[in-house]
Amino acid sequence: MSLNPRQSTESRQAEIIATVVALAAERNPADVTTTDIAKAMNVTQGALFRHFSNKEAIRLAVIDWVETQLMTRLGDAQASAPDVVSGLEAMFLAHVRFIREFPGVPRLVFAELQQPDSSPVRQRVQQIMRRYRQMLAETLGKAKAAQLISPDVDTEAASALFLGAIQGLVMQSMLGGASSDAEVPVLGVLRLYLASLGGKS
Amino acid sequence: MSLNPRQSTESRQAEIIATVVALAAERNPADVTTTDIAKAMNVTQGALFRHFSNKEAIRLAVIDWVETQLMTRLGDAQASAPDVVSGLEAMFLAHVRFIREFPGVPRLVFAELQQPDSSPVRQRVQQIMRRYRQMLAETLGKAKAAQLISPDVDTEAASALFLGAIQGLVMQSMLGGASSDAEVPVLGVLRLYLASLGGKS
DNA sequence: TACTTGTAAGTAACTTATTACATACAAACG
DNA sequence: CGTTTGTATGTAATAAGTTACTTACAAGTA
Repeated sequence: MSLNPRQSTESRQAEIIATVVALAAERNPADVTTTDIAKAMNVTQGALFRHFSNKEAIRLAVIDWVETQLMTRLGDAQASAPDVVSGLEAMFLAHVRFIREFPGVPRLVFAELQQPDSSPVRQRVQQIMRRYRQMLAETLGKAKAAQLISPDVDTEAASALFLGAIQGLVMQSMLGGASSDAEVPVLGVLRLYLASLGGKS
Repeated sequence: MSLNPRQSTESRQAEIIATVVALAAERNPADVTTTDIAKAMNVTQGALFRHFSNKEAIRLAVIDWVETQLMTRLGDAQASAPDVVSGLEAMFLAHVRFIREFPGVPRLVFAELQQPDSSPVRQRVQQIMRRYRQMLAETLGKAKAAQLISPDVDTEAASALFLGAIQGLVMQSMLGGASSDAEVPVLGVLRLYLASLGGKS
């Protein structure tokens, strides 16, 4: 009856992570049960605990996957850009592309951010965001030094606004719901953001 | 033994709402049980159902409270501003003040946004956000007509960025956690946002 | 054979909601 | 004015359902 043959723990772990990310695209991640995951994999619920000791371990693995995915894409984007400001632009677009490809990701991140302060998974998310902001502040600093943006931008505020701009787009697409594919003004927001930095374009 | 005397349904409903908002400031709203609410009120769990038929009814009442609070404050802010752009500024600051006063509010909104599309509570939140964006787009249109901002701003994008800017600040304060009171660059972000509109000031 | 991956069934803990019963309180009445 | 009586508000207990995790056993694989 099992349409799903035996597999190694390694490949099952990857499958579990992918399944969680996929399910989070359409449902509240907090309401995704181990039974839901197992059912989506054509496996019994108990089987999951052969590959992860806890449900928390699953959530942690999912966040780890998100981190490597996001950081790789951001790094690549920045690396293949001619100058620092184009790098910012590329990072912005890479981030948007990532969450467009995996709409469950922002929902997962939100869900973990709601967790109590002490939660290891939440602390992991905090760490990722902190690094992201540092990366942005650094890049903005370089842009300022290279006189590509106005010398009096508050780099801390500009980092917050960068993430906020993406947040705003995410929220707008989340609000639209699964049905309506309302045009989300990605490029419009990006243009506005760059304008706020007072660069020359 | 009851330190809490009998009260009218009306006052109890208000108390329940306030308690949920307060609890959401420190815990995951999705994990706040009826027992938690009751315990915080010095009342037994079953008593809650004398005043609300469902837990969903409670959540709906909470969102209704958020709506009236937010809309009143935004309306007042805009009304008491000399010009349209100052109105935008005042709305921004009023929103920030509101969520600083009730840190549970954004968490509650996030939690409801994670709900399935069909959920009545989620639809309510969607409605509120839609109105908010319309209000913003309208104001931005007026500002453009009065030549207070650049004529070629994309008002839709500018609305999204307005909400995103606030979102970014919220996230930054959520990231800091309950402990660290890291300075959140509210004014810096507001200044950047206004700069993106290309106004003169 | 020895180990890994899977299943089926079970369990303990938790959550919403209901139910049977108690008590405060206001209005009606003698 | 004092008593009765109906209703709103409260409690304690519990029903019914869900969830994460465990265990005893089976079967594939090296």
